[in-house]
Amino acid sequence: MAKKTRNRNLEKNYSPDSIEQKWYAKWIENGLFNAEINPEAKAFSIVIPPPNITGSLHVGHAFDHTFQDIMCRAKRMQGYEVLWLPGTDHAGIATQNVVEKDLAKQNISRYDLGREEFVKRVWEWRKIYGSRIIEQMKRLGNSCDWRRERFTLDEGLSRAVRSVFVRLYNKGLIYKGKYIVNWCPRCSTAISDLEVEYEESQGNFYYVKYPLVEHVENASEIIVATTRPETIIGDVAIAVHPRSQKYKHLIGKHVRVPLTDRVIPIIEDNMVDPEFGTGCVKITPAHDPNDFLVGLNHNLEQIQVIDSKGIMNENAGKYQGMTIENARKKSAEDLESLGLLLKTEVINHSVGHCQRCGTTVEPYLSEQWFVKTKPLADRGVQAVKDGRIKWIPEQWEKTYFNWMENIRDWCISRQLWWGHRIPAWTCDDCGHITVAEIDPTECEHCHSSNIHQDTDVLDTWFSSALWPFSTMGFPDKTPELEYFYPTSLMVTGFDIIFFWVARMIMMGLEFMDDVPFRDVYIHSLIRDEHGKKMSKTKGNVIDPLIMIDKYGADALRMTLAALSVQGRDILLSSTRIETYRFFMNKLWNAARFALMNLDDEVHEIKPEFLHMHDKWILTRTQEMAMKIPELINSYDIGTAARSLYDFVWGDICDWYLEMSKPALKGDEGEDRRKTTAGVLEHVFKTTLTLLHPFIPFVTEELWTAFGYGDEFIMRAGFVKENSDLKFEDSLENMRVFQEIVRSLRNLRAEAHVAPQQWLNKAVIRVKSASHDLEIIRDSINQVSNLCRVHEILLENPESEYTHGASLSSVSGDSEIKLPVGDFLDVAKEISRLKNEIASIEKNIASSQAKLNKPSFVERAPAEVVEKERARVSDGEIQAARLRANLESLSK
RNA sequence: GGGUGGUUAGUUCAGAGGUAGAACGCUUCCUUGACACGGAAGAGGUCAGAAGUUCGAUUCUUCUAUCACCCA
Repeated sequence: MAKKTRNRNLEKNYSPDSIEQKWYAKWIENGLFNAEINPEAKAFSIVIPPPNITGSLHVGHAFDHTFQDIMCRAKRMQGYEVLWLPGTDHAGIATQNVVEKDLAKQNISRYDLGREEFVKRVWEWRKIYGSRIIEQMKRLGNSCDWRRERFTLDEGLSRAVRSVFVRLYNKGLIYKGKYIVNWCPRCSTAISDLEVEYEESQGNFYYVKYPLVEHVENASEIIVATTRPETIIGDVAIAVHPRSQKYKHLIGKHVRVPLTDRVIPIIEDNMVDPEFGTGCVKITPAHDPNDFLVGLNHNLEQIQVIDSKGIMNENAGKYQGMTIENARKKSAEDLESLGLLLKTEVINHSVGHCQRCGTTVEPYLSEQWFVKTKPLADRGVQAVKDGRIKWIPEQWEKTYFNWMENIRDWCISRQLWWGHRIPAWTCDDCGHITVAEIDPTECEHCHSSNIHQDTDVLDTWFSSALWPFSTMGFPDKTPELEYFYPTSLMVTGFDIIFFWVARMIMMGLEFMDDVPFRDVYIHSLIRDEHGKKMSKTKGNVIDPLIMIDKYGADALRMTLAALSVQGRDILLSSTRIETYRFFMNKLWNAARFALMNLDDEVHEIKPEFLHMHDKWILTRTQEMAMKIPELINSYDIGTAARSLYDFVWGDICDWYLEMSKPALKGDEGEDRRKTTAGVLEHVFKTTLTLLHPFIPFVTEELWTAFGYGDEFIMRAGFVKENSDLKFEDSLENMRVFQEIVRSLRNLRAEAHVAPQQWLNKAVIRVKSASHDLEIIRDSINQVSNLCRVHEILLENPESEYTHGASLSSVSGDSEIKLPVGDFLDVAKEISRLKNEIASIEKNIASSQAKLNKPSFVERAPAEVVEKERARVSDGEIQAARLRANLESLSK
């Protein structure tokens, strides 16, 4: 007989703090999260979407990571060799901003330090603060292989970035050129289309008169509407739609640009929307992306009037030195005083802001590096169409296709110092650009040694895009890549689909010739309890670390898991987390109860000693053992978590534990005690393993308390299904039983009997032909136990009722009566019975109405028709009984 | 302008072609020998509106209203 050392002295309440820290340390110490190349096992791998080093763990990460951790732990328990690869990204702009802000406090700018020294300072900052988020992940319980932690700017990943850059360049997929890009004047760098956030805001629409130079009948000017009068001095043309009736006759004529002496042509271009504004537009190629294209098509001059800091430059004449806002105001005033401002209208238009700092983004003409994305995107689309990558939920496919099919070239250069410096050297003698993985010493074209490296760095997302394979040793062909690539799953929020997922797919296909991950799970975003986006300025942020301090990591994890549903916002509040903290305590106490009632022996479950409720809980446990891994494998974490919650609280605690008490106390003899102990142990052992991926800390602690501590619960794996422990009819039997207990308890409450008070007798009248009779007879002691009634009398409904004034109710085939003697409140009981009868009659009527329709009886499935018939007949019997009771009361 | 998702109890959300569920909140009762971080019993819903498919729609289809997000 197996023996276990049980801990029968658990604290009365569960307190997570010390337990969580203890177990996390032990897991690490024993290498539980270490992934090895293991040809014996199937691989399951996830690379973490790398959080940025300036961040601290917010609830969005917590959600994302909980999901991944559940998957990883569950897969380990199913025998997979699991790699969860962690790391961080260097967050070019954000990190540089943080360090610059720090320096600014000492009145130092990065230019004072120089590039080399500044970058050194950022590395120092990174050493001190950059792993903060890693430590926070550990508190959440993340089962990452920390030995493999990577950073986008570490040596290996930098090598990968260089290799990729060179290969793309040589293939003609990276090019350099002077284009309009999104420019953040505050960060003083270009940013990509994705890093611009548009927001509706109110602005002025200025209607400006451009005087015609040539003499035209009935016209001395052309009216142009613009939101940006400060760029007028950079105008090089007026464009009208070729088929515009209004302006056709003016094409080829010229106007004088207000505020200047310049004369510019009126041109035709299809880009112009004849319905918008006045039907013609001014063309400022250096300060508007659309105008830029028009300018290229018509070979127009590009006059820059705003500099990289958002200040009007030397081409801006009298406005030089002004900010954009001031120049806008001043030029509008000047137009007005010159009589060239026809009117001003207030309009709503969307204005782009820098994702990092919120500054209004300027279209800015400058020399930048771009990735030609179209060929890469085509393969990415194909991979999803082929089913090589699966999106969950599927709907996100559409979003992905839509973006990929309309993709624009990606501006990858940033005018920063913190990041991967672009591996391109320009020759001062011949002007040739040398792009190389290893720093060159001479121009590859003319062999001059007068070369200088490009000062720009690469977009951080350029390195993130390589993450699924750069972290495993690319560009080398490593055993890791061989075994773990493609990864199994990418888990992230929909806000990051384009930044990460799409670009990882493109790069993976290009450089590994295979997809970076098989499945992409897109989850919802977490919002506050009112559905508002969490933000520090609003003060509605739920800090996961504070939640962990307050409620424990398991409670937070279980909350996030249970709330996880596909394709919806998730509203989170701390009271919700509290609910799951209560669940931890419930589980703890249930286990505590079990332990107090178990001896050190592991008892065999002997079928001949099983009662109905034992069979029921064993069957339910088997159902869970089947269902939970299936749900996890199909990523339905929410249903899995909620099912476990209901199972533990509803089935185990509310029913089974209560029903097991008499046997455990020895009231039913030694065989019953032992078998019940065996059942209890089996139920807990199974349930703890099923719960473990969700709430690893408390389950490990309880696992040990039950005496299984010589093996970690995760290594033990899920308890295997056992069909010997399934008793199909126990589910229906239990349901009938529960109904009867509820009915009787309801009568107690109606009679205002205090819950703890024992009653002498109750009567259940059920005809001998009913199967219900058997169920009740077998479990009659349990009815007595759960309803606190000393004696339950079973009677034939035909027999005379001799127990005096009673409350009555019906449940299934049974009539339940609670004798109350003189305490009966007749009027109240009459009204209660009338209500119950009315509700039964209503149900009968609705079923009868269905049955009266021939089409229903003919076309509905036979079992459905049968069900309705049963409802009518059962209902009629029940109503009849209640009416009889009502009559006897009314006498 | 294009697209996507939502609209179910007071609140936040699950759910399913065959008489609607949970949590929190609410009402009544109870410190009962695992748990008051608890237990028992309750109240509370024309499942946004309209039309269609169907024997049957809250569930599927279409339209409308409305809210949210994404793209331009």
